[in-house]
Amino acid sequence: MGLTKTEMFTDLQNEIALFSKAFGHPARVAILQHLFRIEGCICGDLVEEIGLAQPTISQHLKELKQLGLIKGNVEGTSICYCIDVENWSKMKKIMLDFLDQDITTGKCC
Amino acid sequence: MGLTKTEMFTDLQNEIALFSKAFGHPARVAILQHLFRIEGCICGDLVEEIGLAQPTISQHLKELKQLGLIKGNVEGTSICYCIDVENWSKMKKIMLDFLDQDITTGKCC
DNA sequence: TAAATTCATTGCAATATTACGATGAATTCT
DNA sequence: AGAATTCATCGTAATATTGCAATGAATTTA
Repeated sequence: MGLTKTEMFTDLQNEIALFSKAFGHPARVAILQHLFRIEGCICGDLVEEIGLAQPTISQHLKELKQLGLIKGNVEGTSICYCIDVENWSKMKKIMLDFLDQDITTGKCC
Repeated sequence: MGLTKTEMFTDLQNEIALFSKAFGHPARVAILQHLFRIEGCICGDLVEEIGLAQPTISQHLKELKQLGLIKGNVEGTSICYCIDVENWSKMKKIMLDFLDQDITTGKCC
C-alpha cells in the first residue's frame, strides 16, 4: 500500500533508512556535494548549479533541512545554505556503523 | 512527475543515490543487518525475522540482489542469501567517499 | 511607494514504492 | 506420482515521490 511499516523496526533501522532516503536522489547528492565543495554557504545559484526548476530545488533543500543536514540563514533577499557540520557528523557515525559491518569468518553456502 | 531526471547528474551521483535508495527502507536495513549478524547465509526464516509478508520480503531481496549487495544460492527447496562481500566493499568505498567529506576552513554566514 | 529579486508554498500530474493475496515453479518427502 | 515446502511472480490497491507552473511572502532597490 505504499506505506512503510516503520513500527516493526528499531529506531536505528528507521534512522538509517531516513538518512539513506535523503541521499536517495541525485539532486540532493549534488546539492550536498556542492555545499561541501565551496566550503561554506551558498546564497543563490543552486538552481543554475543543479539544473532543476527553482521550486524543485527548494523542495529538496527543505527535505535536507528537515533532517538537519543543512541549515539556512536569511541573508537579505536571498538565503544562505550550508552543511550543518555537527548533525552531519552524527549522521556519519550512524551510517558508518552500518556500512562498516564486515564478515570475517563467514562464508556463503 | 515522479520521474527522477538522472541524465542531468554524474554517474557517481546516480550511483550514490541508487545505493542509498536501497538503504532507504528499514526492512532492507534489517535484512542486511541480519545477514551480517549471522556471518554467513540464511536459508528460510527471514520472513519470521523481519515480520513482513513473504512476497514483500521476496521483493526487497530482489532489489538488494539486483544491486549486487547480496547473492542467493539455491539450496534444495529453499534459497540461501548472503552478503556479496566484494560488492559490499565497493559500495562502501563509494559511500564513504561521499560521507567522509568534511569542512575544515568553512564557516556559515 | 513601485518594481525587482529571491526563495517558499500551493496545486496538480505523472511516476515510483510498498504491501500483500493469489498463484506458479522447483524441489523434497512419502 | 501426489502432497508438502519454499520462494518467485503477478496483479492490484494505497501511499509516496518527483517536478514544475502559478502564486505568495519578504526584502532590496530605484
